[in-house]
Amino acid sequence: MFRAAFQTSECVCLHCPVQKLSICAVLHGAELVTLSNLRPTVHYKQNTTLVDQDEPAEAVHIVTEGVVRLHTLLPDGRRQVVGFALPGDFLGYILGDIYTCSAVALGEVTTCRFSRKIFDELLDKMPHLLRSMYAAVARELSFAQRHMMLLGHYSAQEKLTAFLIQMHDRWQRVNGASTHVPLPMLQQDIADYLGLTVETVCRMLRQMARQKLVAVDRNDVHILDMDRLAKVAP
Amino acid sequence: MFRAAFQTSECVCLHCPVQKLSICAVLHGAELVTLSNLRPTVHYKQNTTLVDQDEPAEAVHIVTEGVVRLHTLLPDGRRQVVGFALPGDFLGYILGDIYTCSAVALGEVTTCRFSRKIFDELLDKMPHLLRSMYAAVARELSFAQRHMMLLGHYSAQEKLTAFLIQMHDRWQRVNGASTHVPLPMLQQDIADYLGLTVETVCRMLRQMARQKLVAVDRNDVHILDMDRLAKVAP
DNA sequence: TTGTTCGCTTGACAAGCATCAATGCCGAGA
DNA sequence: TCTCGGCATTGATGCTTGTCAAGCGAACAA
Repeated sequence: MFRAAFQTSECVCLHCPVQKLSICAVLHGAELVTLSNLRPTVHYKQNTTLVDQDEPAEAVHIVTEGVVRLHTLLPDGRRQVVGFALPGDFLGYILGDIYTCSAVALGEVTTCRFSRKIFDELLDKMPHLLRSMYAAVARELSFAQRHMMLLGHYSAQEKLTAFLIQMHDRWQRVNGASTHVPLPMLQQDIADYLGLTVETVCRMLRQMARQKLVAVDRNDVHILDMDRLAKVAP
Repeated sequence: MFRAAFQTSECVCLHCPVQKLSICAVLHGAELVTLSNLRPTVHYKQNTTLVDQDEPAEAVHIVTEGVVRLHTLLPDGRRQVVGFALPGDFLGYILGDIYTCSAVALGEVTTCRFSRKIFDELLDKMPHLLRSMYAAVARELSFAQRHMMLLGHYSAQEKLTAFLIQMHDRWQRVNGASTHVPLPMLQQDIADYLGLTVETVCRMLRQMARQKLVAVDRNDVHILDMDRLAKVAP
């Protein structure tokens, strides 16, 4: 009984809620135990920084709970949110010496944190993990290219619609199907993600609410009519 | 004499102008011979298609000569140019079953073409090549994230300036330092890359020419004052 | 409770860039 | 040589979205 409980706390990976969603999906039992023994679990409070742009890149993360905002800053203060990491997502693909963007917890966040050195050794020991990482970063690139289309050519309304559908689909992978879409970020974050201003984000959301496409809560959106919504997005 | 000539034509990689610039930089002699024996060299005429969006992904390319435009199309005809591949650049990072964008030759183009199957086998045989591929796609992702900042937050003038400096730096890697920046793409391509219209691209280029920042030729730009130019871009 | 703060909301106005339309220019082909 | 077609250029106009300003409302602490 005690022993079982001990083993349970030993191998966190076997109880990890996102193991099957993350790059760890390709790892088998023994490898997961190896990972667990590194005791990688770390907690972050709301608005704390996981990684800091322009600082030496020392670690990678796999988000297991909560949502993380990724953004880059210009010297003049303009900010581009390059993405939101949901449970199962990986942080630190870019293996340069310096982080190219900052990561901030949008609420309570838990991650598995590995030092770059340790993670590099894992990649050497587990070639299929490297393959899995390659596949993941390539998917990320594909996603980035679709986001370029959004930023370069969508109208404000199309941007908001595409964003909501995207978040809906991503949460579906994590939580299962639901019309309920958590949006733990600020409207300012959404604006900087979509290349808009807060005011425009707000106006578009209200417009969509007036048209009964969605219902807007404090930090969630309920999708009321996915069919009509999908017709707005290209 | 004949034998030497024969060997020369045998191993194209040893005379490849971009071997040191591409993912092949990590390969040693014997591996280059293996690659050469696959006889991968392919030529494309101007405006021919290397890969077609939404078609089965059957091959990857390394550009050895010329420039390739990468773009995605929406059903309604809007087009986002997601990048330009210069000599040394890799096409086909995204290992899904379907190409997510099209690639078109902007002039005469030569590439090394490998079927996905063959390339996969190469990756298995050469783990350091997989590492190199990972590093390359991660760099590409970082580049894409900086482009998001441009698309989302730069003014038209900043977009054009950043584009010219970017192309200048990229050509420098290939051809060495020069104020001469080849632009083999149409202004429409530049517009779709930067999220602008042709008219705005044209106006901004002429404005920069009036300010003696650059001299605009048919298909090239000469940078006249890099210092002042760099001050315009964030 | 009351005050304060932070984020959201709304309106008036302005600006940057898109749109539309016309013209110019250059190269390819008859 | 001439013509045609594709691309670049320029101007006039208008719309979408940004900017600025003010008010609202919930959360939180005193």
